[in-house]
Amino acid sequence: MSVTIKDIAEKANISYPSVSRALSGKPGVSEETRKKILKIAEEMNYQPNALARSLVQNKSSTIGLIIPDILNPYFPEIAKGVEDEAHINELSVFLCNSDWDDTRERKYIDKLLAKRVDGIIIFPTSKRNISEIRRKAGSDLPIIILGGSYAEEGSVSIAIDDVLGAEISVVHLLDKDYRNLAFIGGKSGLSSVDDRLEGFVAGHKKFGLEVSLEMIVESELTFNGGYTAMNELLDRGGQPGAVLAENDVIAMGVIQAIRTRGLKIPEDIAVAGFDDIPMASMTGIDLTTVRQPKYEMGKMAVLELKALLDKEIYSKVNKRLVLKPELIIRKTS
Amino acid sequence: MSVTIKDIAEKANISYPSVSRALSGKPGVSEETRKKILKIAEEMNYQPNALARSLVQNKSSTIGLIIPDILNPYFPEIAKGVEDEAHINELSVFLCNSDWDDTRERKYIDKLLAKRVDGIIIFPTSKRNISEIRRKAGSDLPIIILGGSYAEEGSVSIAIDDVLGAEISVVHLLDKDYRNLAFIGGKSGLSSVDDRLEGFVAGHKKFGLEVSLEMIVESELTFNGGYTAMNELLDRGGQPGAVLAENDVIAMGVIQAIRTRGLKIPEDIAVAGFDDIPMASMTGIDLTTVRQPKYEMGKMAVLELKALLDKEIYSKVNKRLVLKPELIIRKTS
DNA sequence: TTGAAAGCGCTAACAC
DNA sequence: GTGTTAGCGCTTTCAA
Repeated sequence: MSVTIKDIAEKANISYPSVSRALSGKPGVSEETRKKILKIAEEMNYQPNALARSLVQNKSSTIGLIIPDILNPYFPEIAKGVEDEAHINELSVFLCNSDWDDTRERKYIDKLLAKRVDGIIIFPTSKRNISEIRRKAGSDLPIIILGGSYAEEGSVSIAIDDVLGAEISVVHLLDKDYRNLAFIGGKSGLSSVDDRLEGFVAGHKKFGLEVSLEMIVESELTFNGGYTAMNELLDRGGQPGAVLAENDVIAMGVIQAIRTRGLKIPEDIAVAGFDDIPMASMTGIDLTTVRQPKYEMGKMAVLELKALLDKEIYSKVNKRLVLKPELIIRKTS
Repeated sequence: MSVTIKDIAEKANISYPSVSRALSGKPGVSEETRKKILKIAEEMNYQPNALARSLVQNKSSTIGLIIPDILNPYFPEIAKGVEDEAHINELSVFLCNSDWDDTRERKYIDKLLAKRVDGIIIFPTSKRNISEIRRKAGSDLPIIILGGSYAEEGSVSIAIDDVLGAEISVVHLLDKDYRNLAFIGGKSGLSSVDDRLEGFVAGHKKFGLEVSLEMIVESELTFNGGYTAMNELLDRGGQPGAVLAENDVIAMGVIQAIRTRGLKIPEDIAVAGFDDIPMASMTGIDLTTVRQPKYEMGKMAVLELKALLDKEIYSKVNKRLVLKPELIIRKTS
């Protein structure tokens, strides 16, 4: 059993509320007794019990981070931003990996709510679960939504302009005279997929071009997803002039599929991605992509969360932070 | 304020301990009342308070995961293993990113202890902090140490045989007639660095070769670290025949440095890494490397933790799980 | 400055 | 099967 403030109080011949005051730096104890108590606590190897403290204070100094795929380098970057900023603000973070699974995501939400987190930062798997959280959480929990245009009453959302991002990418490709572009992305229903597809179409429109439906391919949002989708596309005989992938990891799979067939990038097929994950800039890859300020987004998320917590406005807010995407042109286009 | 079991009890005209029994599936309530209570709980949008429960049960169903660098793809893979297995076992995980910083690591340990985690899984920044945790944690906290040969009383360690891994890699390079090998790794004091260096020397010995000290270069354990270290080595004029990098991320930096100078891999310089992160197998990279079962290691860590928890042996244990490394030969050697 | 008392939301032991 | 009581470790009134 671990040491409690009562144990310390006994040893110091003082009441335990005084020990509490001394340890948490509150006024109401003389400097003398405070020092004495601090010393005894140290000697006894006292570890405060944050659970008990949270229970009475009704705040846990803990936040939940729900991301869909920690293996996609995009998310660790966000996670690091979250973690760094949380650490600065003395918050602990629960890591939840939803695996793009709706049900699992909901389970995590329940868990986090039970653990009485002070707020939730979520990169949602679908639009549906968002209102679900808001409902379950009641009105007193800050929710920060990452990476998508989710306008939900009672939350702050942070994302780049996905439509614009895809559009400038497509315009760049068409400018360079690539034609017959393909879009390889995830299932409809995910905000980023829908928005980027919208930008894909918008970019074409600027050139007076139509998008053909066969050139829009659904895939898992992973390396293998991109690899498989690209192979299917090529098997079908429809060789595109360029491919816009919904994210960089998919783009990597696309590149792998193209190269495995002995085709050259960008001579035979150009490729562009989304996110600008670290490996995109590697020699040997050199992927053209739309950069997102991932680390900063993670930091912002915690900062916004803190702001809500301080102001205690929680659910009355409905703020959308839209960041500017930046096209990074490299050798694959 | 949120709904409590007392609120439910009131509404159901029953005592609140009965509500507790009903909700946690314990015997002592009739099926009838249980159903009734479950229904009311649902209606009132009841969220159990895990903090209160943890306080009385003296267990939090929460574990801490301390890793040094979530941006290195090696660690997300481990984290995913941990997270998946934790999720299966109804455990939540606190993510802590130590950034290879001793002090920060110690802060996290204190935080986790305060939050009364049921156990800690740590990839330590140095050998020193290990005994520190054991001391602070007292005798009743399971500690699982990842990625290094840390024999510490009262813990389970899980790692591949780093010495052997480096040795088979060096033997492979020497077999292929590469000579004048360089080792680029982190600071001494980190178990994996020391052990891999030992294997580096051992491999040479098998060929009756000596290692020259100028060929052992210290670097940050990152892409930039590898990039900088390799450039320094080349600037010095000492062009190695091959480079063994302490990990794949460093190897990527090394590759970048070599290619930026217009040198060819493996014709001019061969490169081998450690870990087998996903991008190592990308066309355009094709890195020869020593594979670690990262995901499995993460899962094992939780499983071992659970086992300690169930047996309540905690600190009396001293178990070392040494896994077999596997050399994956690709085009960089 | 200090102590006494209450209570955060829950579980567990015991009595009925 | 159900209610009563106590208590987990802490903070926070309120008196002294």
